[in-house]
Order: sequence, then C-alpha cells, then structure tokens
Amino acid sequence: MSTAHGARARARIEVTAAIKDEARRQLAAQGAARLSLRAVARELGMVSSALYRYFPSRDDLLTALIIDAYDSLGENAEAAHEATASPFERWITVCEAVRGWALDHPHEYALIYGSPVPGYTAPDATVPAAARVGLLLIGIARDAHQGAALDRPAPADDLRPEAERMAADLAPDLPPEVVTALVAAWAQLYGLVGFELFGQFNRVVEDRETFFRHAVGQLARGVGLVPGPR
Amino acid sequence: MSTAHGARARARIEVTAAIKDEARRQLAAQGAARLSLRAVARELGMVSSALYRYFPSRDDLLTALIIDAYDSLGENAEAAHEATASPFERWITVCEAVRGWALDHPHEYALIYGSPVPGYTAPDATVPAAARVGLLLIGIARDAHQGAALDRPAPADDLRPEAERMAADLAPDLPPEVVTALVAAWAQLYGLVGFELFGQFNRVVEDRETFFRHAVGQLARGVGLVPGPR
DNA sequence: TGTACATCAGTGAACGCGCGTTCACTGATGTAC
DNA sequence: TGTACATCAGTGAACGCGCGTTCACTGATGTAC
Repeated sequence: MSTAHGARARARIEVTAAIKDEARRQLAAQGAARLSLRAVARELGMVSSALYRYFPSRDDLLTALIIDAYDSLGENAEAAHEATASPFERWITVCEAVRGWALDHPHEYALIYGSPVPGYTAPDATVPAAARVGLLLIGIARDAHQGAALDRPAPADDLRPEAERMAADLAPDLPPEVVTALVAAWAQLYGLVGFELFGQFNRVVEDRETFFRHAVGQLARGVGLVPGPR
Repeated sequence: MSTAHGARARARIEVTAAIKDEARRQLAAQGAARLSLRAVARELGMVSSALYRYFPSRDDLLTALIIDAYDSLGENAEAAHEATASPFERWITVCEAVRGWALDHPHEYALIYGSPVPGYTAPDATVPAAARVGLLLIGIARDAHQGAALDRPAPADDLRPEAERMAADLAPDLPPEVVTALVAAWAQLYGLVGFELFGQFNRVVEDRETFFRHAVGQLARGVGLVPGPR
C-alpha cells in the first residue's frame, strides 16, 4: 500500500507531539524544574520507559520544548509584524506581541528567558530559533534606515570599537551606533516583560499595557525610530 | 554569670548563619531548585532533622536567603552610592554595582530576579529588602530634581493618569513623567543584567562593561539625568 | 498474493537514588528558689 | 552556693514519596522475495 511507509511514521509524529503537548501542560502547571518524564507518561497512559523510544533523555525533551518555545514566540512576533505599517508602529507591535505571548505562556517564557535550568545547558541547536525576534527588530531598523526614516542615536567614543564589531557581525548595513542601541533595546524589552511577568510590578504598575506601550515607544526612539507615516 | 543568657543565644545565631552560608554555597553550585535541607545538614555534619530547630521548613530557609540576597544587593548598591558625585555619575555607579553584584552572585541574583521558584511564593516580608535599589534610584532623581539638574522627559497623554497614580505612590515630589521613566529604567536595567548573566549576550556582546556603562547612561538620560557637574 | 524475517513501539519489573518531614529520645545548658 | 526543674539543640529511625534510566520481553507493523 502507499501508506506502507506512512502508518508507523505518522503514529510516531503524533505520539511525539502528544508527549510534547503533555510536557508543555506540566510546564505551565509547575515549571521546568518539576517536569518529570514519569508524570508525562502517566498522564498519557504509557509506561515511563516507553518515552525513551521518542526522547533519549529528559534533557532532550527539554531541548525540544525550548526550541518549540522560541519558535512559537518567533512566529507570534513575525505574524504581528505587518510590513505595511511604519517601522515605528511595527516596532511597537512586535514588542506587544512578545509581551502578549509571554503573558499567555509564562512558564515557556521562563524556560527560555528566565534563570537557566540547573544542570542543563542549551545545545547550539537552539540558536537559530532563539534569534528570530532579534532579527525581526534588526529588520525593522533596516527598513527605516533604507527609507531614510532613522535618526542615528548619538555615537559614543569609548563604545566605538565594540559597536563596529557588533555591526559587522549582526548588521553591516546599519550604522554601528544603531546596532548597539538595538541590542540594548532588545535586552531592555525583556527586562520590561520579565518584571511584569515575574511579579516585580505588583503594587507598582497597574495599567501595564499603557505603561508597556509607552516604554517600548521610548526604546524605539533610542534606536532612532520616530513615529509618523512610512 | 553574665553570659548566662548569651551562650545558647549566641550559638543559635552562629548555627543559623552557618546553615544559611552552606545553603548559599549550594545555591551557588546548583541553583535554588536543587537546594536540599538534607544536603545542607550533611555538609554541616548535622542530622537533617536538626535543621528544623532553626527553620520550620525548606521554604522558610529559602525566604531567609531571598531577603539576605536583596539586602546584600541593596547594601552593595548603597555603598557604591557616593553622595558627592553628580546624580548622573551616581546613577551609573549604582547600576554598575548592581551588575557587579549579579556577576559575583549569579544564583542569588537568579533567586530574586529570575523565574520564580515553582511552588514558592515570596511572603510580604521580602518587600522592604526588595525595594532598596529602587529607592536608591528614586533618590538620585530627587537629588537632581532639587538641584534643578533634571530635564523632564516628554510627557505622554495616554499614560498621564497612571503616571500620576505611580508618582503619588512612589515619589509625590517628582514630576509624574520622571516617575514612569524611573520605573521603566529600573526594569530595563535588570533586562541588561539578566541578558548578560543568563547567556543571551554570548556571541553578541563582547566588551560587556563598556556596553553596559553606555546603555545605563542612556537609561539615565531617559529619566532626565544629564552628565555634568553637580 | 503469501510467507519469512526484520524492525520497532510499548510493557513491566527492577536498580539505586534523594528528598521533606515527623517523632520519641537523650543530654547539656539555663533558670528559679 | 546548691539543688530541682524547665528549656531546647541535636539524634536516629522511620514514613511515604517520586524520580531517571536500564533491560529482557512481547506482539504488532513493515519489507523483501
């Protein structure tokens, strides 16, 4: 039959997905440190050793979840990114997509941007997925630069060599001072999101959406983006 | 004897400190999730049940460590804060003290600013210690404001009500737009520190000290602080 | 189309481990008279 | 100063728990001829 090759392969894909879904559910309920292979298997009605047909160890399951989380966040941000709006507006939209995704998936967010899981070091396979949001922000700045809608931030003498090195690595077509501002804004965006998510804003910030929109607008200005039509 | 009341009490203080020190050592070695009462007791040559004379549960030990960490960070930042320098310079110095402390105590930093420990919620007793760095930054802005050395950031219409509420809560003597900028800068500072500490800057930022100094200088400007003599 | 063999998903038992917490106890230190 | 009693730090055994991983196995699905 033409499905000769398919049935087992499809089953494998489905079970793999079911394992990751259940693992994500447990992640959302209790956090990464408490994620347990035995509990996942139990919930799926399997015996714990059966999971080893799909993931050679707990760490490999964790790695798969991390890559999925980066990709899910990246897709979310990319989907929010409408090429028609002005760079400034797109910047705000992408930042809001990051925040929205984080609020919807707090434990997945903690998994990728929170404190590292002890005893676990992410393999290089996570790098491309992890870079997606950063690349998106660089792309927005690039669009503004090409449309001559980018005000260069003030350059800093002592940062010059590092700025040039970073620009050569990340975006050779952008002015170095824009690249350093981008990287700083990128980190600061996650400061804002993390503080809200991890409770540091409790009893401090109430209208968090407005506060966030305003703060990332300031970040955009720091990069050289200005409000206004494309 | 005059030490009648002292011997037992002093022993208690010393053992309590020894437990916390050992716990901190394990925190530094493996992170909060792996902190175990039994391992602490083992290392101290005690039996695990003996710890219950000092801390009623593992969570109480964690709480003590969290408060100590906030206080240690706060003291560090306060010590770095020399009232003689200009507000702008003091801002930079305090930010650098935060970063320095974080690099020296990565797991303690993760304990207080990383993802929450699953199943643990910090009691209110941690609040005053947690506020110390924030109060320091507010104080710097206040000094600048009183010395007429503070440029007000541009106000934002839609943020106005929230800004006034926050100002009333945190610093009624400062312009509301300064207070929101302060809170945003505070969160962003921890974004910069967290990204460096948790490895997101690997292969991206190399000269991290210069990069950080420049980035927090920009944060200061966002609050309205300007370089220059007091 | 039918048969012989190879692949592989899932089973169930077991290994060895560490954990937080409770409890009745011993013996030293501190207190009251 | 001396004695009787109360306090409290630390012991050791036990309870009940969950974990990751290995291994020999069964039986169904897929492949080659």
